[in-house]
Amino acid sequence: MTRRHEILAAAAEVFAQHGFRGSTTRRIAEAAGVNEVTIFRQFGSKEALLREAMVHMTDSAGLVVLPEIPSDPERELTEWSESFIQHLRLRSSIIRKTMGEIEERPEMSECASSVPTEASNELCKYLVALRRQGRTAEKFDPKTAAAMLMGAIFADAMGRGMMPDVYPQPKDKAAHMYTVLLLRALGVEIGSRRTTNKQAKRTKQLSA
Amino acid sequence: MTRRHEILAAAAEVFAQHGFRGSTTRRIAEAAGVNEVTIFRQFGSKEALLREAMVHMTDSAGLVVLPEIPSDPERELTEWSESFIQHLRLRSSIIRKTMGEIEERPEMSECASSVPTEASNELCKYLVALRRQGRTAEKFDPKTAAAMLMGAIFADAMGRGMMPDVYPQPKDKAAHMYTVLLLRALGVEIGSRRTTNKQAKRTKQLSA
DNA sequence: TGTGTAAGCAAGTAACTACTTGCATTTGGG
DNA sequence: CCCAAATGCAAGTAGTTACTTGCTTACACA
Repeated sequence: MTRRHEILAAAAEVFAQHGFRGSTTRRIAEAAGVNEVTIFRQFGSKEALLREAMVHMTDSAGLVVLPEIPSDPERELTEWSESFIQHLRLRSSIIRKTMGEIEERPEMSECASSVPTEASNELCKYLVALRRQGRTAEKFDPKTAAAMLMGAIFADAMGRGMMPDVYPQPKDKAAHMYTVLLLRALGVEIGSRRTTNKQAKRTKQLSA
Repeated sequence: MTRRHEILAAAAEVFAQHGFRGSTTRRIAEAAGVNEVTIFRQFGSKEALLREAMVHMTDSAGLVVLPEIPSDPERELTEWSESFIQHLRLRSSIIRKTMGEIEERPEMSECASSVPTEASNELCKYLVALRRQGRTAEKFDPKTAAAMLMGAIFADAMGRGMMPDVYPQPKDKAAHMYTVLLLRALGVEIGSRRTTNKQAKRTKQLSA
């Protein structure tokens, strides 16, 4: 049991550094402090091991959840964006590797796309709720708006390290800045806030 | 001469499909219709070949240039965004592979980051010019605004294929939609246009 | 105390890797 | 026509890869 998890963790780490082809069973065994043959007895093959490691990985996402009823969009969305960018930054290596191997190992990449897909739906729902509250001044397609914010965050998490000229802002302000830009694009008043009471009323009123 | 270019093209193609480790000299030779040994006599080593192929690649960027003096921001920026997203889509495989190998082969990845860096500067300059014309209603950091648009476009180009749920909009509308969102975020009036005469006056007036 | 299961160790296999060597063939310019 | 450079072909080298086998050791549980 413990051995299995040690090996899985080591496999994920080695994969993040070297990708599939670079993840030799020797390296994984060494990283796990385990004899190479144990890997084959436990998992059968390198591919099975790495597949299980990937699944095991995506289980532990743990994103901040957005409230069903928006109250303070700037604060709530910023917190969400920050948890999202942090999530991506912590996994940037493994994400890059996985993306690089979509063509060759699509099954492995598939399970990696579940996190952003769910995140997109969550964000989308929130934006629609904001619009229902009548707090967005402009017409917009929520999927596109969500894709824009998430895309900006994603690219920042992937590219900041290798292109400092493109990302001169401080690392810990970026998520907030993208969030503010998006809110402005939707015509949401920044800094505004709404009590749950008013929210309830407004929601009722609109749905009527 | 011709042989060299054939081999370079084949190398780029194979690299886009299989990455560095997967680009065996045999595969490249086969793809180029050339004997394997020719590769070594021409380039010395696999690494030298692939490095030269990468440099040769990044030469042919060919992005649309933005006008020094903005006139019709929606049109001009949309055209630019579309040429940028098309550029990324055409090279999505090779970009993913390159990104996946930053840690192991940083020199090769470096040359790939020159295109987005220059694009960011170009876009940034345009946004600053827009602001100087007094056509942006909101305060904004041009680098962050540029990063947001480019990030959204980048993520779209990389992820649309594998996450259709996140990108339900038609492929050929995406660039325009992101562009419009950004212009709104900056408070630029959409659909507005300005004659070169007025521009000149306004620019003078502001710089005074 | 016995027993089964998981682990380690040493060695080996067949395939693939980058790269080399020696020699025959083509090709293009003087 | 001649020569030199470029290319092809066949074979080989040394290293690495995933994976296997046979045997020994440690440990948990009954």
